[in-house]
Amino acid sequence: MTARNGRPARTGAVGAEAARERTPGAGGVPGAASGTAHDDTVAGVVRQWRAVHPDLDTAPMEIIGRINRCAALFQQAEDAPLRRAGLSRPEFDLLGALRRTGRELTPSELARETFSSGAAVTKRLKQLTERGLVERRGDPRDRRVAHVRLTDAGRALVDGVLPEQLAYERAALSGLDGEGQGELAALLGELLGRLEGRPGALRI
Amino acid sequence: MTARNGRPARTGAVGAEAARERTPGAGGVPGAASGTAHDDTVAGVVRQWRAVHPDLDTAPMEIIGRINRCAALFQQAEDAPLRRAGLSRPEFDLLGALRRTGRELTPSELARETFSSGAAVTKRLKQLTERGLVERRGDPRDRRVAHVRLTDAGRALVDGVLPEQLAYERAALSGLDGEGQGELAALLGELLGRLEGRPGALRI
DNA sequence: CGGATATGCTTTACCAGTAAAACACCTGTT
DNA sequence: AACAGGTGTTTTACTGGTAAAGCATATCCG
Repeated sequence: MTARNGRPARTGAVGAEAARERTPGAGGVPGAASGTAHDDTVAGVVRQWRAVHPDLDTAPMEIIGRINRCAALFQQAEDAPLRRAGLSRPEFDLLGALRRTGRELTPSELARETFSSGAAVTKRLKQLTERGLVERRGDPRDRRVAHVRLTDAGRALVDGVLPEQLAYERAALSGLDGEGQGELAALLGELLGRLEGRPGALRI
Repeated sequence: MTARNGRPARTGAVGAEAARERTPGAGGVPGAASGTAHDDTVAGVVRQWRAVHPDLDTAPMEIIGRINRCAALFQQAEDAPLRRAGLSRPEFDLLGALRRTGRELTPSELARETFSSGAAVTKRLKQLTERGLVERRGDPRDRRVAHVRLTDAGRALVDGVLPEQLAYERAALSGLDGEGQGELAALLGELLGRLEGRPGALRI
């Protein structure tokens, strides 16, 4: 990750990951009917930090660590259906941007839509073009710019993969009931809205 | 990201990113005193997908897209204090694992703790050793294994950076009030607990 | 004991991303 | 018209990750 784009590259929390050995069925109270049946790894990491630095307020880790860890697990899961379609996630992001906007996009627009660097978009476009999933067209007015669009094959690929992706995501979220999902979406939306609303807010 | 570790590499949601041009102060209802004052990019992306695929249930994107996007923004922010200390996030993760466990760890334990591949740990250890932040010691019983520990300098570095990290995180979360933060942490904890509790749940 | 197999770690070959420079083209100014 | 400077895209050099192969060592079992 650079200053230029906003992509998560690591799972880190605040260095906050513990992959405690899962010994399924051993050691835990067999979960009650409802409630917090399982313990997550982040809780363990935070506990460790608190033991070593009892004076520090570790509350932010409980959120940021979990967000990072969730993102990691989701992405791992989502990779599967994509790989089957022969796509990496960045490639799918690019195709998806074209599909959902429903129009041609220039490389720089694609970079903005996918939060990637221009150079990365260039590379991906090269491959996707070779595979016949996108096409490029020059701009007659301004010969610097290119216009990229999905081919029929590219469009079909996206439309084929998308429902699968969503099914995976739904399955991944099924640990939360409908109400919990709604609350979570709302809270994240509020947080994200404020983060994005003040572009400088994070750079301090 | 591979099957081997669980690190988020992209921001993707379901290819769900829109970097709508921020035209601050234009177009939006000037936010009411409280509530969802800002709109986030994920909402826009989901709207685009719904317009193109009205039949698809896009609800999962609202959560997963936001989790990914938040992770991206947080990590971007957290990179700053680390870079000042001359560390990358994976390096800090490794040092942090040693610090918070408070004991020597083997390379494979470090790989598990930081969700990285063994090869990546080897590389990082090489650099951190050269910089004098960690030390290695062979195991007399089993000469295959190494034991890694923080040097005084490494420990001091972690302890110096950690409060800064936490301050950044606290600032980043300040868009949410205390209650919201608590709820968010709880919801994420529940989701994450279930995701991690059933190792196969995500692979389907 | 001694070979087969497993384990811990490192090496190798490679790939995708980045930052910065390079390139090509446009636009405003004089 | 000519040039300075800006913008859109690609290229270059490099970095850090991965998968898979490669050692060295331990362990199992006849």
